Amino acid sequence: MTDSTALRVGELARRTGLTARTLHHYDAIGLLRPSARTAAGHRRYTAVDVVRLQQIASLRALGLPLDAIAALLDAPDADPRAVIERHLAHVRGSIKQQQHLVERLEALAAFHRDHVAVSTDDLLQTIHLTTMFEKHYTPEQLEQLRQRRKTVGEDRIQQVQQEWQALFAEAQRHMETGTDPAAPEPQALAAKAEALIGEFTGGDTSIRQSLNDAYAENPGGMHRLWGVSPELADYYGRIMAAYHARR
Amino acid sequence: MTDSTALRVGELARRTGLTARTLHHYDAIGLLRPSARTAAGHRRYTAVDVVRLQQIASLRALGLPLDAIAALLDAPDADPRAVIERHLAHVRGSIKQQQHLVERLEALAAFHRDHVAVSTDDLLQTIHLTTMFEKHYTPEQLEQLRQRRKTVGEDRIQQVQQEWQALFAEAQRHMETGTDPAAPEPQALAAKAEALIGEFTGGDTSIRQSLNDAYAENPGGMHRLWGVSPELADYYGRIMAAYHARR
DNA sequence: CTTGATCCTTACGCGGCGTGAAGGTCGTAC
DNA sequence: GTACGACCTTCACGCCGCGTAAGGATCAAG
Repeated sequence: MTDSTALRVGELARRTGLTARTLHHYDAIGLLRPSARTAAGHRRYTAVDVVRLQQIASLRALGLPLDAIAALLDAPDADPRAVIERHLAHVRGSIKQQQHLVERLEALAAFHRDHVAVSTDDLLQTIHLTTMFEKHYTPEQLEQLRQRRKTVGEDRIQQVQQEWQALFAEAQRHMETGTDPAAPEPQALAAKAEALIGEFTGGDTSIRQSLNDAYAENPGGMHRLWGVSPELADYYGRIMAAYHARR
Repeated sequence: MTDSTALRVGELARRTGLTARTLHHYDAIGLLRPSARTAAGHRRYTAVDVVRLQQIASLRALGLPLDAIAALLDAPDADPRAVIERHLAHVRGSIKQQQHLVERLEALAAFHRDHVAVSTDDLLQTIHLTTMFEKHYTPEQLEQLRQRRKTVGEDRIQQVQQEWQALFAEAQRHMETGTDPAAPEPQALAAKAEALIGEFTGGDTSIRQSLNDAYAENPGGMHRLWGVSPELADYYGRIMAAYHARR
């Protein structure tokens, strides 16, 4: 006869969409202790408890940790604004990290979509290279590259990939026929390659420099990823060397 | 004399920037077991182990769970593309949830920045109301409101808040002087209020309807949040009723 | 042989519960 | 009174990726 409207765990759980286990947990950590119990120890939740539980659920829906909720509800002089702002900053930070992750994952996925053979080794190679990139580029340069990707558009990027493939295919033919890398036809390829690189770097010489550094540190690695044989990579290198020597 | 270049945990940890505990853990779960041990049981990591650890670290940097990494590295026929895509989808989903959270938190923060008294009770009231809003509006309507907020701009929203405050202040004066809600001056306020609401809804009648529903379900709640007394809320209601009855 | 640095295993802690296991209690029907 | 099914209780391990001791053994150099 204490309170005929008192609820038992199961009922309260059903009404709030939580589970009895959750209510047990809240009880255990002192976040929500039922204001009464039967003689045998069964929890009886009164109207006061229900209100508090709804408050808890509201704050939980904002992603607040249970101890922060307890602090808010049990210390009436606490500043909810500060709590919200802190939590907001926290979530924003978490989002930024994950967005960075998404960018890396997207780069990987995009790269491998154009690739034929995709073994786990290839994946690891690609990761290694992108890590190299991030090591050689400053944050500002990386941001600039992101902007540039947006401006040129995803379609054009796809197109450029294929142009590189075509370029290497043609270089392969020249190599097989024994054409001098300094001959006019390979040199035309060099000009095309430079144009593609220029489009990628947006004409930024510091980015161009970092790109060269990344290549230098990882001899042949890039080419292996593009499906280019070491011989062709070497031949390509001589084409470019002749091109730059001549300028 | 097994391998003079073999590394001990501490050394390997330093080189990779991990901790010895992490390596212990990887050993315990079978992700990276050192290929040798001393007679007394000290772990000796060989070059092979170092390579594998770098691979593990690369994949961890993508946020992959340890069991997925183990599956990738130990099953050479696994499809890395699928793994990446799945993980990408997972991270994207997580970001979306958090962005939703951020929106709610921002709405709360923005609301409370304009408020004077910010008790925890006020916060809970606001949460309750925004929850109500989300219940009454369809996802499309909510998206529409988000777009609208962007188009009108944050500054204008601030301005509108103040206009509402001014509007209620003037209504208060009329109420205190006993002016008839249907008199020309209060009715001018009604027109102004309708204009503000129209700006908020962007002229969408379904949004207008949902707004009314939310108000109806939560009698007085909104006004309490705006710092409006129940009497003034009632007076305001009669102004608007007269305004709509006349049209 | 001693010493200091490094290593070993074992085990609890974190956050927010899920998922049992083993057994008591509630309310209603007979 | 008692039988029954639905409900309740506490206890305790599991998850994920380690951090952080505790208590003792071993390594490499002098």
